[in-house]
Amino acid sequence: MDKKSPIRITLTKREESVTITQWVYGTLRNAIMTGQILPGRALTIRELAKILDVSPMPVREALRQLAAESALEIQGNRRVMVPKMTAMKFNELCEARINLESHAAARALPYIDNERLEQLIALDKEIDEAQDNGDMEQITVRNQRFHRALYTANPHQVTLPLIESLWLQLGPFMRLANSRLEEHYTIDRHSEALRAIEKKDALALQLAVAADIREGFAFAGTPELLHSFIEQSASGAD
Amino acid sequence: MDKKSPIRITLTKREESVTITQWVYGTLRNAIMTGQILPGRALTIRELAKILDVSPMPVREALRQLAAESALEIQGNRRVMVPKMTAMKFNELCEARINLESHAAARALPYIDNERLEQLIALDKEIDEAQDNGDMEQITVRNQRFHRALYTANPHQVTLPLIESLWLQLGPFMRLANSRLEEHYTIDRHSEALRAIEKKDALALQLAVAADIREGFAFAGTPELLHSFIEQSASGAD
DNA sequence: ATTAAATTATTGTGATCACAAATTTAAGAA
DNA sequence: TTCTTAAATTTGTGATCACAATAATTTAAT
Repeated sequence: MDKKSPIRITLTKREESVTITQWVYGTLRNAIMTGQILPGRALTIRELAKILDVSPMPVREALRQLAAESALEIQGNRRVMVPKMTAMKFNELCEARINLESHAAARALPYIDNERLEQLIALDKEIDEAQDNGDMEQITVRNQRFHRALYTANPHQVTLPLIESLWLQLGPFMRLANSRLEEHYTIDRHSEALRAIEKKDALALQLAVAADIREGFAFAGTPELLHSFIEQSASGAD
Repeated sequence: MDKKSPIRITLTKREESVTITQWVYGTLRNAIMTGQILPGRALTIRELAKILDVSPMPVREALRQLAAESALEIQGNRRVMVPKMTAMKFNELCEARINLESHAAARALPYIDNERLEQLIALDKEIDEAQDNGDMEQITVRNQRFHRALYTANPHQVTLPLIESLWLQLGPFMRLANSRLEEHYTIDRHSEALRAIEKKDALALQLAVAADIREGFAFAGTPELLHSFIEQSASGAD
């Protein structure tokens, strides 16, 4: 019957001084990141405009921006959708994350002063709290905040936009990953990273970051589990 | 007097089936890549629209897309410009390229079949020809074509958009780099890469790619030379 | 009942307009 | 001249409209 599954997007109040386009961009980005839009689901400008209660124009701009970040895919038909995931692509995205983020971490290390270190410690603490609460979305958000704070210590940093693009592409599936996170998080890689920072040990830091990322997706180690997850999130749309 | 330096952009005929927005995007992208737009120069939608002889709408969309790729920078004033370069940022971009591209090369290696290898050999030959001609822009284009062909051998490849973003950011300065290229290109790193591919030696391939990139910017090794280049291209605009 | 063709509806693209914010220019005062 | 202020211009944002292309639906024919 309803070929088009309904889309439910969390709406937040738009602050003044934020343009409508920016607000739409942030809203859609968050919706994608938290898996509110099914991969493969065709998105139309007018439909989203109605859902978000704005004119088509800001939606148009936001969609183009998200497509440029590989968060959305523009098909030949000019139709826009959340890209579908495959096991192989998932793997490539993870490996790209590991490569880029351990690079960014090592490049940031020389710039981490005491203030930044304390900030990182505080953020790590917040993650632990979220871990206790069991709020998956909160865990993801704070995890990203920790990584961002680490990489941006480097004032000449150029990789964060690239890293964020990878996060966006993995976003819809991170939620699934985190739902299995507790079982696998035996070792706290963040405190391992913090110790490496204190020692100014670049290699140890890289290893900690790499392990942190890899273990976040440890569940995906078994191909059949990964596959079932992807299938699950791909169903309902073509 | 003329605070706004005139912008001269190479215009190519728009093919049918290519939307105006796409054409504008490609035109501006090429202009940035070849350093036709000075870093720091403020760009306005209407001005570009007049230069390109299109309505403001496609320009608007193209600018937003380029900004999302870090090819352009949107300032707080909502003004758009080609980002300014610093020696440190230049260095970060190079290191990011080396890291990402050697990663992409290693990940592509298992997928390179004979057909692809022959394609790479042919592309390398074309580079040599361009090298003899001394046409800097042609060298850059064919160089990129070679690298792209290498990385896209991997059908699940996800890093090319990130790499292209780095190319775009370095674009305005690659031209300058290549102008000193002949003096430094003593070793042909491409044939070194090709040999590594034949041997299926991932590490050797990574080293060849890394050396290729690094030597392309070898001139930048001396900070004062790099600085003078950046200053040169930064002058004339604020 | 199935497929093919014709019709209708919907969509992205691009143009144009209105308006508030920002910038530039002009004018005035020290 | 040099700084401050006011007017005029330009700019990005967002809304609305027209239109060709695409998709969905209905109709007709086998």
